Amino acid sequence: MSEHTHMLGERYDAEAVEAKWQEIWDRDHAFRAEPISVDGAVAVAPDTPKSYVLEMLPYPSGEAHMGHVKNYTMGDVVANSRRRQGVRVFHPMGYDASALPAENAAIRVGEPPEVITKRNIARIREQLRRLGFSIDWDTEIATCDPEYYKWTQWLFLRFFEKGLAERREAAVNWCPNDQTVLANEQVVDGACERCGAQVELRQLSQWFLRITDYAQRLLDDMDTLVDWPDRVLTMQRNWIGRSEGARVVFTTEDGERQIPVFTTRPDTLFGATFFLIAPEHPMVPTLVAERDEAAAVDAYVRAAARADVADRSAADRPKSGVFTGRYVVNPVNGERLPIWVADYVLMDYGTGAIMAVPAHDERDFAFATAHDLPVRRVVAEDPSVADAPLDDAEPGDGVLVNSGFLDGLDVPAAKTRMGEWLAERGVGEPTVGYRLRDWLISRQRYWGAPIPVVHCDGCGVVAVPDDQLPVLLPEVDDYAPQGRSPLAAAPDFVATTCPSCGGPATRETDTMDTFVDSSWYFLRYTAPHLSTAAFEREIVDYWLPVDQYIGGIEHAILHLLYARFFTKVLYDLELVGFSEPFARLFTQGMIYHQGAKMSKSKGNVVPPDDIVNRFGADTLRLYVLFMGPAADDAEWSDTGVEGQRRFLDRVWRLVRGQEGDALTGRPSLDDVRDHPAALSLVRRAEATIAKVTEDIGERFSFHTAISALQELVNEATKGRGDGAFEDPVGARALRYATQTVVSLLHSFAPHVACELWEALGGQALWADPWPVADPAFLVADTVTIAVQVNGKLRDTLEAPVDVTKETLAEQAKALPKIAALIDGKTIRKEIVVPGRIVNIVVG
RNA sequence: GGGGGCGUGGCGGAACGGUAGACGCGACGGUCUCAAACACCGUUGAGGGCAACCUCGUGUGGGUUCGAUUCCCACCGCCCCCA
Repeated sequence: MSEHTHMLGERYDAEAVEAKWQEIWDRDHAFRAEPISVDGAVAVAPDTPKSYVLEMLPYPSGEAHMGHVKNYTMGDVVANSRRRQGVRVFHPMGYDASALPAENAAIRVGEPPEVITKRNIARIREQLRRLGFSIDWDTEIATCDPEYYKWTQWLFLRFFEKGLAERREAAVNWCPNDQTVLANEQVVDGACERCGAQVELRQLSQWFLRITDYAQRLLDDMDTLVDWPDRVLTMQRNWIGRSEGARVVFTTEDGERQIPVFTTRPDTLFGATFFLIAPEHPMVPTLVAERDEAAAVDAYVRAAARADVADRSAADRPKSGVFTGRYVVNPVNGERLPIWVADYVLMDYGTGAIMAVPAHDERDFAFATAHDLPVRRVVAEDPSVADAPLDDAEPGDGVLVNSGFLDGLDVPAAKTRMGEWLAERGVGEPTVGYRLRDWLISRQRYWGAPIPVVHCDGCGVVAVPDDQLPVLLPEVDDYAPQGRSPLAAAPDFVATTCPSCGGPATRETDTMDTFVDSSWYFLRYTAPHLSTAAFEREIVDYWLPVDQYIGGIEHAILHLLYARFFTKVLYDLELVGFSEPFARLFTQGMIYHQGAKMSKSKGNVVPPDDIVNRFGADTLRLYVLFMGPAADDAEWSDTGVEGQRRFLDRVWRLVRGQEGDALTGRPSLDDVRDHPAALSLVRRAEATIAKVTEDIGERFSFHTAISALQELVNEATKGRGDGAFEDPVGARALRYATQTVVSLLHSFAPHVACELWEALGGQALWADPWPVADPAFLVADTVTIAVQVNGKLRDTLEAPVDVTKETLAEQAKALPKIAALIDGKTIRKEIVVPGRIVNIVVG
């Protein structure tokens, strides 16, 4: 042992160890991401294997929480191990910084959102840095920075040019509390996802991204996402909600207006007995104009606008409605159908109007019953009861009756026939419907990227030229929306000239939904500060698609669908060379405490800083992964954390006394063959390498990887305590096993692992090649065979691995216990699985 | 109502058709200590037996199999998504 040998203190001082290594990693730029695109140089993609490991970027709300810790620790374990496996790893970090909470805080305390957000970012960055993640902090981005949102605006303009961004009048979800429009996806049970206020419907001119144009591709390409959880794919499929049916055009009795409907049951068209339109349907006011019914209809529409959206469509809700006094004509039989306004018909779905077939639709049946409207059966299991009254709707299969040219056909055949019939006469056609709606991105809020267009009386909506980007947020005094965007209160911002004709014009004052920012941030990481482009094709094509994406299940639908949509548009624009952004996805479970999701309002939050202060970052990192399967929800336990600290203390003590200035190589099988304790320990070390590697790399089973490390430490500690490793062969095996523990531990607990590695005589563990198990040690000479009689375990025996089936069976039967059990009985069958079991079946 | 998932010790969980309960927490007993903390050793699914051992046991009931926590069916309970 030389004078340079690094001796360990008696006590593991996590705080000192963590500060020391974080400083070294910073100083050495240990986790520098290369290549990325920078100003003044054209980046060239290397010809080496890469891995883009990405966790969903945090929203900087002030404090990091345990969910963040778990998320980023998982990603870091993957990044750390892959980096050491010789793969070029990209592991960046940023902040999804333009969202409502900062703005609401700004309104409350009168401080600019920018100031609040910057402070919050500084705070969460400090917390994340304390955890020692292997991130290149030089690539950090914040979506609220003009150097970022400039390119969000630039991308918006590309959508606009392609006709994928458009402004149109629409009934929108309006949050009266946040004073803004919400996307359908942000309305949960009729309430604002953010603040919980009851959402109302309003007619406003809004910006939409035409995600519905991509509905089928978003659906089809899911077949390529083989490494996504089925659960997430199912949720996306349901959300897109493809259904096959037909468009049927109804005409008002006076022949003046056509009202199309979408139905999945065109076969039941002969069963339509009335016609319903949504309260927010734009045709409602003109239908009842100057009629006696106008007042009643108007009152009904007003009441509906205040109603809870989810409630309105609930199956068990009483079916309210009001007659308009008008009729449409059923194109298939010329019948007059009364038009009612009913709030269970949503403008959001289909065309906002439906043909009601009470005999075969539950809600239509309930409506017919409530309002004394006729019911006519057109599908029957048994055609002889075609005219028997119905007690309830019968949505099932059968044969068409009372349906003219469809009579006698089964339901699928009738659907096809009706589709043809409609198309022949030009009153409809078979069509595919989607539940997915266009993405409403307008927000009448301050803290977001301004939509980069101007309104000109002469030229209409005109794009801001690329060279005038970014359109910067103006300074305003009051961030509170008053039914219009706070940007409208900045006259210098609003007044501008038209880029097209040079005449006076006004700027768009809406800002973009924050989900727009987060739909492309994973591309910007490859060019975080590039001022000449959003990113460079060659570099973005090198790193993308993301090899491993990790985040919360709560983003299963919105964020992931939007990011997929963006990527497909950019692919079509030839800005990127891939059409799916995330090759492999892992969704983590949530952390609960005292039986509830951790939240400030419940007062059950455990601040990560507290745990770091008491036990160290490495302990916390270990514990959040040890809690249980990473995909499952897990319950926080204070004593569980202490257990992981005890484990690190044990590893520390294991290394203590083995310090030195050079690492030990792996003993060969011959070296340890005659030393049972050493042989067993090295075998376990090799098995642990194999298991940890597989658990991290393929199974995402971090808790079992940590368990395996603990078992290895337990065997080493126990043997050492028993004096089994005091001779040179034993000492070498122990030191090799100890090194293996430290090396594997690095992914989870990098600081303490680097410290211990140094004490063992190693250097720069983060760059040291990941260990590979020696197969010679993975196969044992002998194995324990379970011996069963009639499928019940009765005894075990030790046998050489290469023993024949016959010998194994003979040995099993020779065991005294087994012999006694089978004595005098007929052996009907002997099942022998080498290396596992012998099962003797007697009768 | 439709779709998906999950039920294993006191608790978190392990076991990818082959010895159920690894690892950790908690609990109990012991060593060390004046005492404690720490650490270390041992016990810890239930029932029975002095013991070697035996019986039962993975929500319930069936099924497939030499063998089922694992696969299939039904039911019960809980959770998530969509209505």
